[in-house]
Amino acid sequence: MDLHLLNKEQKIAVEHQKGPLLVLSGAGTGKTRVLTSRFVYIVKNLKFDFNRIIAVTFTNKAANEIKERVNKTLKHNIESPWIGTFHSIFAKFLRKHAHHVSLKSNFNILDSEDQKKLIKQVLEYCKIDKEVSESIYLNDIQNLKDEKIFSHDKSKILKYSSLENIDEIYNVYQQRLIEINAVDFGDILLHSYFILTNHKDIKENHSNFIQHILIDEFQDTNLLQYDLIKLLLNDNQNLFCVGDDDQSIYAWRGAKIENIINFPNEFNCEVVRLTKNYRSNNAILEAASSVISNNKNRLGKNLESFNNEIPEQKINFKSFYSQEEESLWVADNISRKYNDQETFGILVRLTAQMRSIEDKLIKYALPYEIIGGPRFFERKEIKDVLSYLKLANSQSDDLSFERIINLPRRGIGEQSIKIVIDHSRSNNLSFFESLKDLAQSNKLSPSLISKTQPFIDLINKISDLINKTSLEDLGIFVIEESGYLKMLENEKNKLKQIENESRIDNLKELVNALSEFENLDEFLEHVGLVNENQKKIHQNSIKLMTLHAAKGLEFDHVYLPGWEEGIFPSSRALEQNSNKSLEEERRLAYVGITRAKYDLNLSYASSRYTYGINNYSLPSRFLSEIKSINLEETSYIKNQSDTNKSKLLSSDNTALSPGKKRMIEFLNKHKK
DNA sequence: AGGTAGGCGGTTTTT
DNA sequence: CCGCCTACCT
Repeated sequence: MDLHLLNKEQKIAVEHQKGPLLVLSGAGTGKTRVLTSRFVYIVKNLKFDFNRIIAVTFTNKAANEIKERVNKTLKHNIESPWIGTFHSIFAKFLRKHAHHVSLKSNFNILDSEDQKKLIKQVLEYCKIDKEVSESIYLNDIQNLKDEKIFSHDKSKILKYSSLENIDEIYNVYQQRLIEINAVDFGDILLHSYFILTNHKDIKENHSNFIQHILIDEFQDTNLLQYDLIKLLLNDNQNLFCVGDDDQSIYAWRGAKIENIINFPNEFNCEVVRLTKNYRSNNAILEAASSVISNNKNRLGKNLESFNNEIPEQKINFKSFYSQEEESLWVADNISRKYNDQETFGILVRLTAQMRSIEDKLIKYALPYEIIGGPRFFERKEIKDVLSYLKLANSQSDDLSFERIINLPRRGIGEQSIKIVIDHSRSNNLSFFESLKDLAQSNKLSPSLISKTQPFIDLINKISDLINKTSLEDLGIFVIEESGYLKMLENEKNKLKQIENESRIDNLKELVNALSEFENLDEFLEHVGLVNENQKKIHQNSIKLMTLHAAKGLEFDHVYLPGWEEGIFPSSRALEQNSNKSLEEERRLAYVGITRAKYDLNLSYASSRYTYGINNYSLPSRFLSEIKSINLEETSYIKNQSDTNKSKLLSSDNTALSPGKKRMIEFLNKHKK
C-alpha cells in the first residue's frame, strides 16, 4: 500500500491500531482515500479477514467506489455483504432473519409511490377524512421509525407526533405491510434493530464476528442507524468514523448532527482533523469558510489549499432579470469554456430548476447528463411490467395485483375488484389468492370468469417460468404475453403515440437490465435499493444535479444558479424560522462551493416563473456572506438579454433543436 | 366499463 | 403551468 502518499494526519488515521476514532475530514481533504486505505490497512497490516469488516456508506455510488479501490489495491475481488449502504447491508441481514418479524425472506421493498398508495388505503380503511395529505402522515411515520419508535408504542408516538390519529394509522399501516410481505425504507432498519435487540444470540453472533466497523459520511447518520451499528460493536470498539459536521445536509431525513459532535465524549477517544485541501484554490476555500463561519453549531476547522497546481481564479458572480436569462448565460458560458479535458458541474437547489437549464444546454448542443433525475425503475411502464414479475414471485403482493389486474384493460372494473377485495378481507387471503379462490369455487359470474381466468393463468405461467428461463426471456414473455406491448403499440392518440415509443424503448432497456442478473430476487433487490440503471456515464458530459446529489464529487468548473431567498435558502427552511434549518441550508451552500476546483460561478435571477406566475425574489443572504462578492457593483444585464431575446425570436424556425423550439414558444407566450 | 373535460392542488432535498 | 382526480357521459 502506498502509505507514503498520505500526509501526516491521514497516516495517523489510517494506521490507527485499535479502538474508536473520529476523523473530521473537511471537503477535499482525501476522505475516501483515508477510508479505503484504512480498509486495506486493516486487512494487510492488522491481518483481519475482509469479510469481518463493515464499511457503511450513504450512497451506492460511494460503496462501489470503496469496493473498486479496495479491489484494486488488494488485487482480488471482494464480494463482502458488509460493504454497502445502511439499507443494502441491513436488507441482507433482514432477509436472513425475516421470520422474526413475521415477514418472508422474499419481502418486497416499497418505493415512495407504493408507500403513498398504501397509506391512502389505510386512511380510507380507518375512515379518516383527508384534511391532511397522505404524504404528511408518511413523513411522520418515517420520522417515527428514524427515532426508533415502534407502531405499538402508543404513548411515544403521541409524544412525538401531533397528527391526529397517527397512532392508529401507523399501526394499521404496519399491519398492512406485514400482510403484503413488504417493507418501506425505514422498516429495513427498524426491523433489523428489533431483531438485534430482542434476540441476544443473533446480536452476539454478529458482534463477535464483526471485527472492525467503518462509517463514511458519519454526520448524516440518524439515531436508528447509529444505534444499529453500535449493536454490532463488540468490546474492542473498533469503530472508525469519517465525517464533516459542516457537510451535514440530511437533518430533514432524521440525521443527527449531534452524533458526530458528541462522539469524542461518548467514546472518550481521539479526533484526527484533516484540513489540508487538495481540491480547490484559495479564493474558493475562503468563500466557503466565510459562509460556513456564520454557523454556530459546528466543531470548527479551517481548510488550507495544498494544491499548487490549481490555478488561482476569482469567483465569478452574475445577477439576472429572469431565470431564463440566467440559464442561457450558464449554457453560453460553458460553451465558451467547454473542452473534453475538464469537468463541468451545474448544481441546483431544486429539481424544478433543471428544466430551463436543460433547454439551454440542448440549444447549445452541449452534452449533458442529469444525475439522479427521475429514477428508471420508478417509471410507470417499468413498474407495470415489474408488477407482473413481483406478483408471480410473491402472491401476497396486493399492490402489484391492483396495479395490473386491469392493465392492459381486461374489462375488470371497480365493482369486480371490490368483490375480490371483500372476499380477501373476510377470508384472510391476499387479493390474488382471493381471486383464485372465487374462480375455483364458482362464485363469479360466467362473464367475469372469462375475463379473470386468462389473468390467473398468465400469472401462474410466469410463476412457473421463474428459475426455469433466463430473466431476459422472462421479461420478454411478460411484456408480450400480458398484452402490454400491444397496448402501447395500438395507441390511437397521436400525442400519446410519441410518448409510447419512448416507453417501448424503456421496456427494451428493462430487458437489458434483466439480462445482467442471475435470479429474480437479486434483481428485485437491486430495483428496490439501487434504483438506477447502470448505464455508462459519459466521461465528458456536463453533469446537472441537485446540491444533495453532488456531495462527494468535484468539478473543475462549477455553476451554482438560483441563489435567491426562497430558493436557496429554501422557503421551507425560512418558514420554519429556526436557526437549525437555516444552518443546514448554509451547510448545503458550503458543500456546493467546495465542489469547485478553480472556477466557481454563482448567480441569481430576480424573477422566476413558477406555477404559471412570475415570482420575484431578493438575492440570497449567503451571497452577502461571501466577502469577495460585492452585490452592489453588479447590475441586471437587461440590455444584453433583450438582444438575446430578439435574436432568438427572429431566428429561422425550421430545423430547430427541441430545446430551442420550447424556448421560443415560451418566450412568445410570455412576451406580454 | 371506459373515456374525457374541467377543477384543483402541488415543489425541497433521498435511501 | 402540469398532472391527477372526480364527475359525468357514452
